[in-house]
Amino acid sequence: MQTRALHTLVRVSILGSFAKVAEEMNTTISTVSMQIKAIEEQLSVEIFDRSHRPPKLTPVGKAVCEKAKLILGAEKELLALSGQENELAGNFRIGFVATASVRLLPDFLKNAQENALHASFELETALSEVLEARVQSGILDAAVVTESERERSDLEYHLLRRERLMFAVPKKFADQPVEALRSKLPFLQFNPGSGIGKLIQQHMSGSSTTGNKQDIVLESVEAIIACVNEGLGFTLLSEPDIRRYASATCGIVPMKTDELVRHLSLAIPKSRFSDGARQQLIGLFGE
Amino acid sequence: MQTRALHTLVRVSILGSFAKVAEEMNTTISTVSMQIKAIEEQLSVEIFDRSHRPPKLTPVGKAVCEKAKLILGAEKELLALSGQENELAGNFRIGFVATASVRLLPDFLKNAQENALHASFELETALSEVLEARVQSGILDAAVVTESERERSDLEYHLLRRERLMFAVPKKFADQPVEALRSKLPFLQFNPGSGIGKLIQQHMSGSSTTGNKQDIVLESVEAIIACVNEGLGFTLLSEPDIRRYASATCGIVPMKTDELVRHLSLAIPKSRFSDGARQQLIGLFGE
DNA sequence: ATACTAAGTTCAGGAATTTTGAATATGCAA
DNA sequence: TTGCATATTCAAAATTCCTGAACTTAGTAT
Repeated sequence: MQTRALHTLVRVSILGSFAKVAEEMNTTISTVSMQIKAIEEQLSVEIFDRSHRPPKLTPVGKAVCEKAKLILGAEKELLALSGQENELAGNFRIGFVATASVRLLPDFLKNAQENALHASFELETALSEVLEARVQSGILDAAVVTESERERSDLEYHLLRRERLMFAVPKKFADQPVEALRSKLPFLQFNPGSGIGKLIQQHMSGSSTTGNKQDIVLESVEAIIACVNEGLGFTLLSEPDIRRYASATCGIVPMKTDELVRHLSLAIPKSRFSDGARQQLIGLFGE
Repeated sequence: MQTRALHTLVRVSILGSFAKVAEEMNTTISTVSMQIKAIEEQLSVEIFDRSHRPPKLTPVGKAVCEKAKLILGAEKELLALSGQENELAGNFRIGFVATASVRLLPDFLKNAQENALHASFELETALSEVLEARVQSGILDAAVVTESERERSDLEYHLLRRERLMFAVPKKFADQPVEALRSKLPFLQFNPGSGIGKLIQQHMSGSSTTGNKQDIVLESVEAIIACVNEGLGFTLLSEPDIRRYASATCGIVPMKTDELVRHLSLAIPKSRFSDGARQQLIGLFGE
């Protein structure tokens, strides 16, 4: 019997969804489904009632989960005997993509002080691509980056935040369809060399005809929103970034059609950390 | 983490030898070694001190075993929730090779009465080959047979007894080398159509020149030993069989060179029983 | 109702792990 | 020291596990 599958089961019983667990464990829904099915077959027991969505635990399923927790608890004790450092200890260099540092860094440092007593951190900020290269070369131990579609290299990505991209437009234009704005207002584009900048550019070039107003490229989220606040243009940025700086004169318009989402993830080299340490590090980024 | 490996570890800690555990679990020493190594690597801990033979548990190793027992205990509770019958229940047809039935059957029935309350048994005896065929065809649920080198078919074999073959010779010839006897006494050969008979024949034809006395074939162990008791010939049979019938006039001579051993095993179809039931059934054959 | 969407299942292949048998090494005992 | 039983190593074979794509289904919006 595989304790990994039991762990999956317990997480599903807590999060209530295969999909969330798959994401949490950096694997696919398919795998989660297979693992659960394997347990059900080994025990010849129906753990989930599939006639509901999300699947609900059967009474036996609940009992199985309870026993599984006991096993996992015992396993944890066993792992605690491990000779290797299973706790975050020592000095670590962590990179933050610039656009995330403002919001994530303070909480991270606070959590680190409270929950990682044996670890100290050196921090730096740069573009996602640069950070990833530095993690790969071993200069950094880990980095918070905007995940993109390109090669996932040899790094492991652990999702920290999922941020929806939204339009910030001056209040007086807020009721117009954003497609129409392109011809009336300059589009304020965040640095297209950055990870999120690429996401934005990709969307704007795909969904609109080129505007006749002159677009402006800026490297500061704060500056961009300040411009929107003043009615000088509109922009597309991640929701938390917009809300941080938006004044009363700034309207926030969610995207209609395809949800464009920015994934902020912690990138680490495969097997750079022990399971316990990795878990602890990810925990420092809060929920 | 694989509970199978933990189980292996715990058994090794109890039996004190990789080899014994490999046999008990119907697998190879190599597998046992690999499983233990895997645990040691996962924990980065040295569980056994290899500078001793048999390997002795280190202090950490002892601690690991204790935790492993907790995990296995919890796992057992989980398995107990199983929907399937995990206990021997119902009616079973068991075959016994004739030469083993005298000694094994009484104890088996006693154990069954005490430890398999929900099971009843129908028994039959025949030659090993016949029994194996009947197990394969589903007429029998299991059979105690003399294991031979030939095709292991689709059956699973669980070793029950390891019996050494010895010579039984009249006392007055007991101090002579057995090789010399062949020319002075008839050899009393047990039915060469049976599993053990083949083992015996194989050995006798290989190690001695053909005797000038007339050899005798009998189908009864008891009759053969009775003849030896009377000084009418000598024989080669399994130690417990000889001791059962030998009188004071019968000498028992162990084999010098290669240990010829008879393996009495329980043959069952693969996956005919659940793990628990199989375990229980094997247990009914005593130590 | 109908169609849509998000969530789970199934399946086949590919990746990773485990098992095995043969060859090799090592401790213990004579 | 040899002999022997036992354990380790190694590479191939068997097995298990994971993945991505296609498919199904429950809940929801139209």
